[in-house]
Amino acid sequence: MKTHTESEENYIKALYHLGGDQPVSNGDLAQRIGAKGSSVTQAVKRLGQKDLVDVVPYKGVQLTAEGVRLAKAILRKHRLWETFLVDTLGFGWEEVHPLAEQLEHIQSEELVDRLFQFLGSPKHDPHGDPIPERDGQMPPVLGQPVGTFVTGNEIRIVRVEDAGTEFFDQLDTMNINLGNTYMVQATSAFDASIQLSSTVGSFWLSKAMCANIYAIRL
Amino acid sequence: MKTHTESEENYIKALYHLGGDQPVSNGDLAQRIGAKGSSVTQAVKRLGQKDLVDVVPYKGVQLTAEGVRLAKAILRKHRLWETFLVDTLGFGWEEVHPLAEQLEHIQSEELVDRLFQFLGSPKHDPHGDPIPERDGQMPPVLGQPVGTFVTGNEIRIVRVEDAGTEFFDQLDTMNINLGNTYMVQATSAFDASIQLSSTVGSFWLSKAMCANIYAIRL
DNA sequence: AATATTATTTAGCTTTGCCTAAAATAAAAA
DNA sequence: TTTTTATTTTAGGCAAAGCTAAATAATATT
Repeated sequence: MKTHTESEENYIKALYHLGGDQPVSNGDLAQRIGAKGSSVTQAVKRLGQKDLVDVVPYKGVQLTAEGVRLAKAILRKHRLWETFLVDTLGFGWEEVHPLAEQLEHIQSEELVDRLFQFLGSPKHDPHGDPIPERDGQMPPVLGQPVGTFVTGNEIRIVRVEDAGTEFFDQLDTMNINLGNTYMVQATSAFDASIQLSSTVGSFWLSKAMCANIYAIRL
Repeated sequence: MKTHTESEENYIKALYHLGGDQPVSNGDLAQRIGAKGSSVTQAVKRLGQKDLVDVVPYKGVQLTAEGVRLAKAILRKHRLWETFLVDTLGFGWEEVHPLAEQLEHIQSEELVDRLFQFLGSPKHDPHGDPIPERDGQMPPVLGQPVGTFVTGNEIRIVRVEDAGTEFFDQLDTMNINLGNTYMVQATSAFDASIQLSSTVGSFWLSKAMCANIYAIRL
């Protein structure tokens, strides 16, 4: 069980986010990490020496099997900590991301296992994102964008994209939460917004909101 | 609220452990940190520039008021996390120290406050050590070494020193836990060991064990 | 196909934080 | 008080991670 620096883990995570096990360009990686291209070139060289990635100069970087394994382990920790912060400590879902970014680097298999058990072996985090299993298996990615449903569909919100503070604030003020159910009342041919109704009342959701909220049909 | 590196925080912690707000020698600090003297010289120079310590070359290093404040904040986090690991996740008290050393560096006032509340505002950690308050106040340090009691005293174990794995193993095999009460049956003039008895039976505690176990008289 | 633009890499510099070996200082012993 | 010993500091190196500026490769445009 080799140990890695926080920076290394951040690169692995970014690589997984951007391409899974597919190649990723230097530029995209640089943007995601928030560093200059030259720094990225060096960083991936180091990762290459540890066999976490395959590098083809001027072409792209790609996670190895071991790299993907590590990425999933980090993602598992991230999402378990988010679950802990929201479910156990009562944080709002909009505030937990930066905290989980710190906690995901804590090294201890045992801690992860115990946390997982304490939380009741969750399959999805508070945003509805799947939590990788211990062995790397991924639970299903839930739902489809609300924009894809049509008038008359009854739907339940099961997942939201991590699209930044303003998005979460909007969800809060509109009182939209995971588990809520709605009826699709109408869809606008003009601006692709959608009208939803519940027992409480009805409201319109903009195209941008629809794209970041996922639901299943009941 | 300035942010510090993990290394810096470790020096602050070591300084506080070794001397509180009193001067500490380069050598002692080096030993505690596990680095060479030359590395320590540099490190404290950096800390001095941040006004966390006062350095007198060839003489010693001393925490400033701000340094002490930071040390206590870290100690608070360390002991709250230990409490969480033992009370909430069910770890044994012998295994939590290295984990808490990682967790104590997580930066978030809010997280500490919520953790504190979730744990029921504890005053002492699982080893019986006082958890600094938010404002830096210290709850009382509990008990005195078992070796200081005399025949006939009824005592309750309230604290144990963090004296390494073997010590904790010994506590486990002897079934000694915080909260246990005993009667001092006899004290040996030969090897300074002590005989304790409970409802279950009686046993002898070596001088070394006595020195690391603290109790109060009932 | 030649040139211009964009992306990537190299080269060289900075800081943190550790190291070893040598020089300087303080403390202890003679 | 001088000498010896122990401690501390300087000097110079190394690796991780970032940066800027210059060089090179890949793509796009004329």
